[in-house]
Amino acid sequence: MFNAQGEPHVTTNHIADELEISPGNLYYHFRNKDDIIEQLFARYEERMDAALATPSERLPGLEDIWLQLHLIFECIWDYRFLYRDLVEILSRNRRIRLRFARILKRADDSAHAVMRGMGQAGVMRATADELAATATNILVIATFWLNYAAARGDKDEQIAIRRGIVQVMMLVAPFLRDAERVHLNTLTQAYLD
Amino acid sequence: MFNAQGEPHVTTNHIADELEISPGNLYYHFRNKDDIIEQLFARYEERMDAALATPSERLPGLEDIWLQLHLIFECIWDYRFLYRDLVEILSRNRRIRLRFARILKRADDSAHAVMRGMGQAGVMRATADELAATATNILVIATFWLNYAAARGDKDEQIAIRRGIVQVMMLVAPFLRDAERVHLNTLTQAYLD
DNA sequence: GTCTATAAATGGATAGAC
DNA sequence: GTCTATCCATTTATAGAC
Repeated sequence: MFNAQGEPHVTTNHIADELEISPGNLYYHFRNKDDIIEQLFARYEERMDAALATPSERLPGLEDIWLQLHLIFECIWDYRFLYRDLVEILSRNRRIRLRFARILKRADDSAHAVMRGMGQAGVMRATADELAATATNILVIATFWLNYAAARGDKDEQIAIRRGIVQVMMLVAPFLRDAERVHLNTLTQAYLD
Repeated sequence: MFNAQGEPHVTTNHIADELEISPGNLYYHFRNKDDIIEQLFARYEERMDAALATPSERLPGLEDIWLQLHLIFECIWDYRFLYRDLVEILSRNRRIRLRFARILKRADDSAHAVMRGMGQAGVMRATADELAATATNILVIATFWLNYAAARGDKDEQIAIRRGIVQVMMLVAPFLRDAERVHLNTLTQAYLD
């Protein structure tokens, strides 16, 4: 319901209705609306933590990154209500704020690790500054891509997700070795059709 | 007030209080709360349209872009309430939604024009695909940078703006000729101290 | 655990006098 | 134009019976 209508438009009464229980009963199971959000957030957190885990021992190839981005974007999609009203939700709840900041930190580390791995594999070349800036840009694009799609008025949201993944890949592309940049281009073309 | 507290937390009564007029009087001047937002949006729109205008006849240098980004980020900062709850505000008001989509389109055109200019000046080199992707990424970063800073828990928001500008510049950097990339690096270092 | 009933507060908006 | 008064709808949350 949060995803479909936006968290601000879903009241506790709506939730109780949907569950076919009384509002009173709902408040027996949850302290308040924020508690509901917090428990949903816990599931989101677990899922995103899993998606951010370094996927394998060996050095990452383009396909590994592609897969990981998929997991991340699917997670964002499934909890898009968090992202839609992110600042508002975080401003209301200190605990969620801290936990989301931790996720961002972890995502930043993960992006760094993946790109470092590509550097070691000789596939990517970037200075430390470029690496840091790119990691940050990856986070911002991933975090707010759905909002951007909504603001632009995009209808088909499944295509929007694909575009988001491509968009993140394009952040890394300039630092790739020629062979891999061509490879990425092939992947991208096939993916957007 | 919208900027300070977030649009959802500012009631029409608060606004009337702040203006030291009665709620009834407020509703004499504005049809409803959305009408207030819409009139603020009109000012924002005018300002952003000005900031997005191509700044000069001659081919753009790095400093020109820097200045234009400043104007854009200052505008975003002054109307940050729009960006904080962007999806929510756009979902409530069809007119604002269309007008904001137009601004995004204009911004995209502007980013394209500037980068094409740099290509003509021989300062930048990118394929059409790279150019399009970079333009999009510039929009997303600029649009949601303040939200990202808030989500990360950044306190000093003036520094956050500077970081945003640098972050956008870093999107373009990989496509710059060596001399200009060094130049950009110098500008960036000086700017963040 | 689940319900009904309702408190308590808020917020958008209007009526009608001045 | 400005005010007071107030309506109306909504929303969160609780009390207390079953």
